[in-house]
Amino acid sequence: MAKSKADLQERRPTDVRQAQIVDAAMRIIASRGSRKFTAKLLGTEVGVTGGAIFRHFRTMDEIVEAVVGRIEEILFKDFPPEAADPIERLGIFFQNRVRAVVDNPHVSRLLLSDHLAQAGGKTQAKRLGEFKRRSRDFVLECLSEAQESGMLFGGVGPEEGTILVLGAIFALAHYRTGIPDKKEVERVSARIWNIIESLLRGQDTAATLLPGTRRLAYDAHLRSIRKGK
Amino acid sequence: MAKSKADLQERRPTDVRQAQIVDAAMRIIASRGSRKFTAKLLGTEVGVTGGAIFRHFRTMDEIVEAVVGRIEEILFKDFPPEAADPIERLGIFFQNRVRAVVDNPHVSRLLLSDHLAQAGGKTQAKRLGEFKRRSRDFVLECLSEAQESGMLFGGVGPEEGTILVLGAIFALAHYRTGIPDKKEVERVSARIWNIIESLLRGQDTAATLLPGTRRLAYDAHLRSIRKGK
Amino acid sequence: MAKSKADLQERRPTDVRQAQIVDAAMRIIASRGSRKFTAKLLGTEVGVTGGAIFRHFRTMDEIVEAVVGRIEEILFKDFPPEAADPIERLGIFFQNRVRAVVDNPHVSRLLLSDHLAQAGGKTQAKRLGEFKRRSRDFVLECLSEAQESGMLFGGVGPEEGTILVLGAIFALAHYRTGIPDKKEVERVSARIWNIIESLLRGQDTAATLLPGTRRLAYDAHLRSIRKGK
Amino acid sequence: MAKSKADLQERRPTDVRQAQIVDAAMRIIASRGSRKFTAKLLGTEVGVTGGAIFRHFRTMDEIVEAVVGRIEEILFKDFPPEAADPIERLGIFFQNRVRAVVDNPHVSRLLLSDHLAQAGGKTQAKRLGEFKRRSRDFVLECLSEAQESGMLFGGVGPEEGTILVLGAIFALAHYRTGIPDKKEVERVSARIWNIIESLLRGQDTAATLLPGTRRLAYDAHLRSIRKGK
DNA sequence: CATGAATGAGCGTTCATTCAT
DNA sequence: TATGAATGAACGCTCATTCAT
Repeated sequence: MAKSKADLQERRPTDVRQAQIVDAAMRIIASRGSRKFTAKLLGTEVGVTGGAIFRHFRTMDEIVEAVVGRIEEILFKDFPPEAADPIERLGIFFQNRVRAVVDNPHVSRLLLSDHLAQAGGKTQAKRLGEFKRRSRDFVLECLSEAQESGMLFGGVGPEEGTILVLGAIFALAHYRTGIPDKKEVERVSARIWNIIESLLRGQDTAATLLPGTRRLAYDAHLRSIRKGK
Repeated sequence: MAKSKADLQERRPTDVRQAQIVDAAMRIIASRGSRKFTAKLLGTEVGVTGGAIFRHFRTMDEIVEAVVGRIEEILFKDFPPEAADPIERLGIFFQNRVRAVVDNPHVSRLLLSDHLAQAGGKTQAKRLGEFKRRSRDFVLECLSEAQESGMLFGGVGPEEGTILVLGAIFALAHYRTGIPDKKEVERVSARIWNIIESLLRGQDTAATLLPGTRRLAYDAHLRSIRKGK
Repeated sequence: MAKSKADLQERRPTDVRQAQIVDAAMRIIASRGSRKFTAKLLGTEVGVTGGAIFRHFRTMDEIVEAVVGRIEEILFKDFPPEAADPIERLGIFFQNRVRAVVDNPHVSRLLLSDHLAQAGGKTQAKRLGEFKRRSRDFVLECLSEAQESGMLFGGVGPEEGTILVLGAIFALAHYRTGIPDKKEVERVSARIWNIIESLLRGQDTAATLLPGTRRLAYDAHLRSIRKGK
Repeated sequence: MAKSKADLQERRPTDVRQAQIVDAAMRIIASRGSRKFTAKLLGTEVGVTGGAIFRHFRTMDEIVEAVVGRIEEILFKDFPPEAADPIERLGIFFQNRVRAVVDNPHVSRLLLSDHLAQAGGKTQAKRLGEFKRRSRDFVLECLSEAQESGMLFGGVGPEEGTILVLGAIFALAHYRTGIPDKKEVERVSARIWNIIESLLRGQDTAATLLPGTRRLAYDAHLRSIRKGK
C-alpha cells in the first residue's frame, strides 16, 4: 500500500514505455482513427507529455512500424497450422484467426481499415498488404490441395471456398460493434466452421453437426485452446 | 473561340461544384486516406484553390456529411428488394450489394475503413454504423422469416446465415486489391450466391448449380441487371 | 490621410512580401544571429504571423537561399571592373567592395559570420565559400598581372598584397560597431587605397598623396560614384 | 585489466570535466555552428549524457561564458607587449595575435562569427565587443605614440595604420579555408609585418626586407617564440 | 464565383533543464 | 558523479477557415 504513487505512470524504463505506446497506438488508430494518432494523445494515454514519446521512439513512423509488427505477431501466431488433412488445417487456421481478431478487436479494425497504411508510409502499407495476401494464399492452397486430393466437394471450387472462409472471418470480427461476448463468438464461430466444413466436404450439413470420428483431430485442437485459456 | 477558357474548370454554379467536390472527396479519402483529405487537395482535384471550397460547403465536415449521404444512396439503391420468397429477396440484395461495392470501389473501402468516421465527427460515425446495422438486420430478417416459413434448412440458423452472407459480400469487395475485372467478379459472385442459397435451403449443392424453376425470379433479376449495363 | 490603414503591413502580394522577408532575414541573421532566425520573428518583422511566412517561401532554407542570392548581387555588382591597368582595376574593386559592405552593413557581418552557413545547409555554405574565393582570386590575379607587367614593386608579392587588400576591406567593414558615418568611411577608404596603391607601385607614399596624372581614370571612377549618390 | 572501463570517460571530477566541456563547446560552436551547440552533443563529445552536463555548469549560458573567458586568455596572452619603441611593440602584438588565431583556428572563427554573441546573451556579446575594442585601442595608441614621437611616416595616419594592421590580422586568420600550414602562415605573416613596418616608418620597403640593426628587439622576440615551440 | 494572403490552432520534433535512481 | 525519463517551451510546417480584392 506504500506504493500508491508508483501505480501512476511515472518513470518507466524504455522497454515498458515502448510496449505501452504500441498498445495505445493500436487503440487510438483502431478506435479513433489515424487523424487522432498524435504524439500528444499518445502521451496522454500512457501518462506522459507528447514530447516524451520521442524518448522511446524516434519518429511517429517508427511507432507505426512497431504496431504493424505487433499485428503480424497476433495474426500469424501458430501459423501455418500443421495438419495432414488440408481441410482440417484450414479449420485450425479459421479458429485461430477468429480467436485472434476477437481477442484483439483492434487488430481486425486496423487491418480492414487501412488506417495504418496512411499513418505509416508506403512501406507499412505494403507489409499490411502482404499479411492479407499471405492469409488468402494459405486458404487457397488448402482448398486447392483438398481439391487435388478429391476431398473437395465438386460444387465448391477453391476460389469460392476462399471467399466464404475469409468472409466468415471478416464478418465474425465485425459481428458486434460493441465488446462482444467472447464465449458466444466462439460458439458461433464453431458452428460456422462446421457449416463451412460440411459444405466443403459436400456432406449433408446435418451430419456434420453431429460430430463423427473424422473430426477428432480438429475437436482435440479446439479443446486444447479452451483449456489453454 | 471566346469560350476556350470557360471549358476549363472555371466558375461553375454551386450545385455542379458540390457534386465535383463530393466525388473528389470520395476518391481522396478512399484512395489516399483521410490524412490527405484537405481543402487544398480537394481544390486541386476540382480545379480551384483551397479557399474556394468553402463557397460550396461551409466546413470540411459538411463535405464528409455529403459523402456519407452519397454512400447511403449507393448502398441502399433499390433497397429493400421486394420478393415474396425471403431467400430470393436475400439473393437480390446480395447481388445488388456486391454490384454496388464492385462498381464503386471507393464505397467499399470507405465503409470498411471507417475513414469517414474519423474525417467527420461522431454524427457521421453513427450514420455509418446505421448503414451496417440496417444491412445486417435485413439479412437477419430474411433468414428468420425463412426459418419461420420452414424454408431454412435446419443445420443453418439465421445468425450463421447472416455471417456467411455478409462475410461473402465483404470478401468479394476486398477480393482483389487491384482494379478487378467486373465481369469476373460478377460470375464469381453468382456462383457464391448459388452455393449459399443451396446451403440455406438445405439442398444438395450440386442441384442448385443446375438451376431449376424455383430460381426463375432471381434469374430474371439478374438478366435485367445485365441488360441495364 | 485616408490610407492610414494601408500603411500597416496588410495583404501584400507575394513578390513584395518575399523582398520584405529576405530583408528581414538578413537583418535578423546578421544582427541577432542564426538562433533568432525563426519563422515567428521573421513574421513579426514583416508584420504577419509566423505561419504566413510559408505562403511566400516553402521552407526556411529557401529563405536562406534567397538571402545568399541577395548577397551575391550586392557583393558582385559591377564585378569584375574593367580597367586596363591591373592596379587601377584592383582600386575600383576595392572602392566598390568597401562601398558595398558599408552601404549594406549586414552583408559584411553575414559573410564573415558563417551564420548563413549554419542557417542554410551545406549548399549555401559552399556558395558563400565561392564568394570569398572568387573575390580573393580576383585580387590575386590583378596583382599577378601587375607583377608580370613589371608594375608591382619588388618588395610586395601578390600574396602579401592580397592579404593587405582584403584585410583592409575586412577592417573597414568592421571599423565601427555602431552605424558609421558613410562619408567618413569613404574618406578613410580613399586614403587607405592611396596608401596601398603607392605601396604596390613602390612609390614614395607621399607622392601618391599628391595625385598625378596616372590616377586620372581611377579618380574619374570615384567621382562618378559620388555623383551617383 | 580491471580498470579497462575506467580508462574511458567515466566519472571525472568537475574541474576536469569543465575543461573538457569548454573545449568541446569551442569546437562545436566554431566548426558546426551555434545551432548544433546543444547539451546532448556536448555530452557526446565529452563522453557523458546530455543531462550530466548540468552537473558541471548550471546553464548553457554559463558554458558560453567560460568559452568567452577562454578566448580572452588566448587572445590577450602576453598582452600588452612591453617594448619601448611603439612600432616594435605593435610588431610583437601583430605576431602574437596572428600566432594566436592561427594556432587556435576556432578562436578566429568564434570571434569574427559572433556565434558566441548569439549563443550567450547580451552580456557575452558585450565582452566580445570589448575584446575587439581593446585590441583596436592598443593598435591605435601605438601608432599615435609613434606619430607623436615623429616616428610615423607622414603619409600614414594612426587611423589608416590601424586598419591596415587589424585587416592584415583578419586576412591572415581567414587566409586559407582548410587547415593551413602553420609554418607557411608564419613566413607570410613575417613578410607582411615587414611590409607594414617599413610602410609605417616611411622607409623604402626593400630596405626593410634586409633586416638592419633596428629590428633586433623584434627579431629576438621572434626567436624566443620559435624556441618556445 | 474565385483568388490568394492571412490567422491561429495543432502537429512532429528538438532541446534546456530537472530529478529520481 | 552519471543515467535517462520527463517536462514544457520552442520551432518548422500544415491546415481549416476567413476575407479583401
